Amino acid sequence: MASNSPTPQQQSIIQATEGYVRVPAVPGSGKTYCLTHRVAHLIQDLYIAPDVIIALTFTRKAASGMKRKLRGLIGDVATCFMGTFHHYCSNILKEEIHHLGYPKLFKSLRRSDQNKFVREILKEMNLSARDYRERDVLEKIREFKVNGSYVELFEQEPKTKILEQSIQKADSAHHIMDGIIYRYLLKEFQVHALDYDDLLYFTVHIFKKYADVLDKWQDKCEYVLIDEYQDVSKVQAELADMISQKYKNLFIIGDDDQLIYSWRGSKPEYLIEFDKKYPNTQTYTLNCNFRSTPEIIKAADALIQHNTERLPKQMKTSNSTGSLPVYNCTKTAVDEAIWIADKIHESVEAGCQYKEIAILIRNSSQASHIEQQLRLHAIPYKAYAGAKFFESEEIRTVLSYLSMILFLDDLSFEQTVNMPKRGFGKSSMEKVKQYAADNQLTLFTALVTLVQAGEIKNKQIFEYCRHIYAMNKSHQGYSCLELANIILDWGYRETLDGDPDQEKKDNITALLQMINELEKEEDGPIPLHDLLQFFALFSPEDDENDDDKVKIMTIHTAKGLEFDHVFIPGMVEGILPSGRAVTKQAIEEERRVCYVAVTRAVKQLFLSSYQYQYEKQSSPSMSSRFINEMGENNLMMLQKPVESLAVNSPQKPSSYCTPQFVIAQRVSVGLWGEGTIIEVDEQKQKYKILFDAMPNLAKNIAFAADIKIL
DNA sequence: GTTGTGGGCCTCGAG
DNA sequence: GGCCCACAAC
Ligand SMILES: [Mg+2]
Repeated sequence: MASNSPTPQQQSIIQATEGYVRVPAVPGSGKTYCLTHRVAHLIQDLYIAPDVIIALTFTRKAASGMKRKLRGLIGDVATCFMGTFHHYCSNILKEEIHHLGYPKLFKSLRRSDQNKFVREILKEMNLSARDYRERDVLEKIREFKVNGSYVELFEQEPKTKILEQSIQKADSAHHIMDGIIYRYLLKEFQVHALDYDDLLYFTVHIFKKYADVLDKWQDKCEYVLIDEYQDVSKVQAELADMISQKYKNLFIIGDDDQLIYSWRGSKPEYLIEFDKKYPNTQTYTLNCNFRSTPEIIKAADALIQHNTERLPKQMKTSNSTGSLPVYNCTKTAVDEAIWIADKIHESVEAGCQYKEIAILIRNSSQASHIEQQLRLHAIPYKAYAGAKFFESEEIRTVLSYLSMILFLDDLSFEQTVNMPKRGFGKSSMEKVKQYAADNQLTLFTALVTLVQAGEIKNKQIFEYCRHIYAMNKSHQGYSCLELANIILDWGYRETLDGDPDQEKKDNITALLQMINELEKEEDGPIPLHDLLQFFALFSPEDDENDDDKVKIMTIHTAKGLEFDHVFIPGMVEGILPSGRAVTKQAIEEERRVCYVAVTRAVKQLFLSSYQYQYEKQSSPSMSSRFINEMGENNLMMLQKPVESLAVNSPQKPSSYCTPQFVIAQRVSVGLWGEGTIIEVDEQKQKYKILFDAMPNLAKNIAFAADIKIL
């Protein structure tokens, strides 16, 4: 796809700058190429001011890639916005959030902060984390926020009254989940913190309520372009609609077969019914894949044909033939990683560079054992998945300290007060919390009061208070790098030095270096708030560097990228497709995930699975159904996939199982006889089965039951 | 009262 | 392989 001159069809797309334009396009057909060339065309040929061009996408990596491509086209001159929806909203809110009575400096919650909130709430409500898993609770909160009307709750006077009433109401009605949700909102409000969803919903809310604000931002949106549009959610589609209403130049490009974010609200209809919403829409299609060999395209196409909910399309290519995608099934997961390492060595010996090779995984947890083998085989690699830099304890601690001296908020307080250990444990924390609640104080103010009153005599805690208080008053006088170093000198650096884990020290060094580079780029100190905002929205790994290293990343992150050689390990039922995918729709999404992975490959594709993930696994893992669906004739099969359904293996003693059956499957259960599965409830560990003998009443059958497939 | 540790439990994806 | 909890040791 590196071709420098566009095809006639691409050329028309690049030049159709006015009005609503939609481009459904197959993988590798030059979507981002068209988008960036359009921007270049607007700036260079039509003399449009860059700052009225807004280019949006969904992942940081895609945004960073888009920027890099544009820079390659027109150099560094453009100041047009290119970034994620969240980044864009964050920029807007910086200027507009005061309309909601929030301070200009609001706190951005990362995923780990959200988890912390949920954990605290569960503790406050005496709920066990087993019954309410963080993920599930956050999912409920996401659902609660989905129509956006909750933002009004934050506007009511007197502040927090409505939320407190809602909590009481939920509690007395025993609506536990509502109680959790309103407590979460209250916690957010108390520290003026916005989570990722809030960034979107607050922006839309302000635009709806304040016509003049919307008008002001619409002026800066003469041309709006959105890449990977199949991934928009309702609120994102709404936002795109609002900002482009004045100039009505909205360009969207996407592929419904690559919709892999439905779990955060994407729906195909925003792409498919775009022309119904905007009747003047001009639609262009891109059907030619310039990326992959015909062999890869054939396997990908065979796979995606198994989806029923999709726009029919014909993917073509004029690329010259290559070799068949390879499939291998090894004995263990370790053998699989060794095989991959061997193949990488072969590819490199044949002239391929490490950086042109990618290993694409379904979930981050697959990374570690592959990394281990790559290390053993002396293969340079960069892992973009796995242990996340910003989720690590040491980075969280330093950032919490920075947040603490700026906001003095409860969340940062709890993450810093006993880090390093200051002899301030559970019961001390309880005491402070109780005092804070009784006197309507923040935790930090409560602690300071108790220390001053002599109720708490801990010397180290006294020092903590003194440091935090002093720095809160004087942080403007320091650069962020200086602040970070000052904070580390309050004892945490010593703790880390005593820790044998070198990685922690390396992470801290990397963080300091990042801060240093940011301040160098800006030619001087940047405000602490901007730094925290930046770290909430970006990661050092977003930007591609040119190191010659094999890349390990999730398939979701790899979307929009391409690599000469692609490995997809873990082609196993339970991983790809994920064991959580039970409905037909969920399986179709897994198939699209697989399709995205396969279509990243330019020259060679290596698929693999294993029979046993652990040595003592009782029955072999089944190979992914997607291998069969790609077609045996379209693959070079080094090994036969494992196909036997492992249902006759002894039940695991563990009480928690993944479902072994899917909706509509015909089964037989002991005395009940034959029936059809009509519902799978993984949470409650049961199927609803409609038995032929009693066709009007479905029975609830536990996962652990002896169920035979028919 | 606080800190250290061993066993049990669970693991998707991104901003 | 990471996190939380219960329990033992300082
Ligand atoms: Mg693209």
